[in-house]
Amino acid sequence: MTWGERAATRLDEAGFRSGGSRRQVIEVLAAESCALTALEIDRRLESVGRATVYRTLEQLEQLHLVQRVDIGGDAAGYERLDPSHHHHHLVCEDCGRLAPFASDELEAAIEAIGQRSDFAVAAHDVVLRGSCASCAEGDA
Amino acid sequence: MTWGERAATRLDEAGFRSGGSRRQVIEVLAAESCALTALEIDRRLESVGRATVYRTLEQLEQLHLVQRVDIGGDAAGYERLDPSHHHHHLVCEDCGRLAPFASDELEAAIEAIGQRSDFAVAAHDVVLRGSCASCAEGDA
DNA sequence: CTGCTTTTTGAGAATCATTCTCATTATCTG
DNA sequence: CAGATAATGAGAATGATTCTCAAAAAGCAG
Repeated sequence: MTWGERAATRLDEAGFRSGGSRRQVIEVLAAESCALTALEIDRRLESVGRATVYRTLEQLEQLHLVQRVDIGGDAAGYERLDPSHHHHHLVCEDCGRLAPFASDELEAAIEAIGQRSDFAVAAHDVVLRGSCASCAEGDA
Repeated sequence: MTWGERAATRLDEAGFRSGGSRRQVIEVLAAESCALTALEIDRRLESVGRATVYRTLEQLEQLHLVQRVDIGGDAAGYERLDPSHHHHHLVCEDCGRLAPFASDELEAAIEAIGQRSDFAVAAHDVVLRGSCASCAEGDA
């Protein structure tokens, strides 16, 4: 089952009606594997209102179908939460470039922390910041 | 050497002049061990302008004396970057409560990722989201 | 200490992302 | 199809952050 299908199913189960605008937002997220800004999504969807984009992202986030990630800049990034594509981000502080990575070791450590805390951990977010290869070269 | 002293030294080395407003912002950050919002700092410093607070936070962030953390809400959090108090955060998605934690296992995993990437990793940020004990109780 | 140059600062305007309002339109149910 | 209710879009409202610019302070040379 693809992420898009799962999203549709979950929304249905949660009692949402199926509107065309929400579907379009989901399609954009489904097509992109890494983080997108709410306004980027809005710009790609000429006929969909900004409010709807934000609303949909909020709904998807609450259903844990989408995750909000802070990628340094001014706007928040959103990306689909897909168990089979779970990853985190390296952000270049100079050029803003974004690179995904995954690590079982890291996931295990996070799992362990969740266990021994008194929080019911539902999601996590890891961001490493630094200079990417090309920016490090040109550095002073 | 305390964090406040180190911050003063680094700023001096970086060629900044010593103004009273910047010092006050540093004092607030030095006194707080966890994340503060720019506006919270501004509110505590009656005589310091908003612009100065933001400017100072930006300068401190670039010198890696302060770290910006995304604690879910609308505003960004800032906290001092102190090797001897290194920690990350658990955020309650219901009430917004913030709890710090630390894990050597986690740090080791992050270190390893940095090694094998082509980024020069300068900082990292881990946020776990979920429900805190008291919110989980009252859940539907 | 005095004058000069450069940085720091504060007040308020400007910007930009995000949220809200509300009238309109679309869905679902029977 | 009709009624009830959710989804949507346009634009206003909000709130955080950034910008502008003139006044005040800091560092420095004489």
